[in-house]
Amino acid sequence: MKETFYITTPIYYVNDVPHIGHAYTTIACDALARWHRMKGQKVFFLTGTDEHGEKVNKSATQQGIPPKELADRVVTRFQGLSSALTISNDGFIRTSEPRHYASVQDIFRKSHANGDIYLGAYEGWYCTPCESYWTDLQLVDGTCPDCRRPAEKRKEPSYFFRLSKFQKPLLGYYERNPRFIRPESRRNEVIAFVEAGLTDLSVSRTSLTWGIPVPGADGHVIYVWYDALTNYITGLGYPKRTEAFDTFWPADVHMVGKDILRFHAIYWPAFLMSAGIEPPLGVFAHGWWTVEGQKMSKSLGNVVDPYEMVEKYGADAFRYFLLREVPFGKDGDFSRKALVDRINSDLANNLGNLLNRSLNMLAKYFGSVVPSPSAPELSDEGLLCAGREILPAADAAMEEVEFHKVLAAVLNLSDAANRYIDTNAPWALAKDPARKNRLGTVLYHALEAARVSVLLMSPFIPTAAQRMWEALGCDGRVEKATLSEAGRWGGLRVGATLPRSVIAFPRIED
RNA sequence: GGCGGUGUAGCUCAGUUGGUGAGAGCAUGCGGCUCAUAUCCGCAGUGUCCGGGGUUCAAGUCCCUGCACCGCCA
Repeated sequence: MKETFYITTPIYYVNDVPHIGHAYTTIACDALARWHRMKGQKVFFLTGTDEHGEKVNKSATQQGIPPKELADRVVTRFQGLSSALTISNDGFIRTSEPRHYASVQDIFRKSHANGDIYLGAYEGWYCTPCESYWTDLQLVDGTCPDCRRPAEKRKEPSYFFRLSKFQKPLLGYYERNPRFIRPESRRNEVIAFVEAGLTDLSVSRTSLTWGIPVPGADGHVIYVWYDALTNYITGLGYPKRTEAFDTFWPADVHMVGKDILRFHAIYWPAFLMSAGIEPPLGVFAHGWWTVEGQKMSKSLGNVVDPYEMVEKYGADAFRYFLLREVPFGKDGDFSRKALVDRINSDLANNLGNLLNRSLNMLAKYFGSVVPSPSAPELSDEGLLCAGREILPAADAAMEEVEFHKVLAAVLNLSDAANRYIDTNAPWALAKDPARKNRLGTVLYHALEAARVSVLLMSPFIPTAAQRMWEALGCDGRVEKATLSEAGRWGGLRVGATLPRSVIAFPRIED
């Protein structure tokens, strides 16, 4: 097993308002980061914000403040996501930070020195009021797609990155690293795109003011992707040769929405190759959410606010739903009904109730003290077998970033435990004093199934998992547990006194 | 227009290299238990496995074709 794991979210544009898409990417990264920590790996999990560009500049101008001041003000709505969604990021990068300027300018100089950056001219359709360029395709009847005013053809000097030169190196990299782009279908799309040929990329503008200056070229400011993508190495201390950089680079996974896969899978490795830095090991593109069957949009007013979801349903339930409902990588639909159904059937009725009914019986029949199990009987075998097989299965699914499979597997175990209880009917055993040992064994295994389930679920539902972990008499933070050790059957402490009832997930009534 | 993908129970989907009656979860109906958050367990389903043709002793699973939807590119 690799000893380290570096995972990133994209940096979010500060001018945007956080929505379910931001939450989704971040939560997925968090679950992965937590899982890998529990495997005993050293993990670095980075998120942050993209703060440059004309939109921010314009908003700031309208409010009569410098762009940096505006950024300082609005960055909090993204930083606040971490605590609201119980995100365990190790770093938060803002592209307006001095360390990032140093990083971008350094990588730019290296590429320039290697002959991969040259001065040319950028030509496009310019909308003066919006201060932005559009391509032929973006124009709507010759007008700006934003404000619908006529755009004019305009030309300005610009530095270009020699992307065309990297067609072969990139294809070679994809070939040698079949898991670089996932899921597989996306990989094929990117390869097809690169095979069709690459054109050089404009990486600076003179019409930009709010951004990182091109070193040694007055008036030129670094444009969008060259600035934004570089955050992934800045976050580790680049251009300094920090311990963090040496330890964690190249990144294991850049998690992205499918809309920005191309930039991460093509531009970014090319920039790095040019500067003599290793490309990342993986880029994973996930799908998008519709809301109640419709595309999410401001005009429809159906934008899902993560803060509101957390307030209504709690971070755990929201996290669980997003990662359980849809195979990761595919699009999904977010609806209140689906969310409530998931919470009630999986979390409340299945896992939550398993714990609660077991605790109740433990209180009733053993004064809440965990009994020592006797040798397993035939009717224990199924559950014990499921318990032994779940960790390797879950870990394999996690390696493939198949959250829904991991969660389905855990719910399966919990489900098996509920059946196990019914089959062995502790309430019947309790009527016969001679069967006290057997009764204790059954309750022990039922609780143990809950413990293992909670352990494996903890990267997804950290807060509730901790509550349940403690209710099961386990010491310390569940997130500090090691999967391989704590995941072994029999970890439930004999003699521990447990609470008589714990409602970890209240049912949501309509 | 080019390339790729998908189409299986009401819904969301799983179906390994073609071979005993076609599955899971949720929703529905009926029955049971009582430890439990009116929770849990059992049973029952219905399915032209998108249409058509073909290969084969045998196809949801392979080949051809048509239709529908989706993705990437142009």
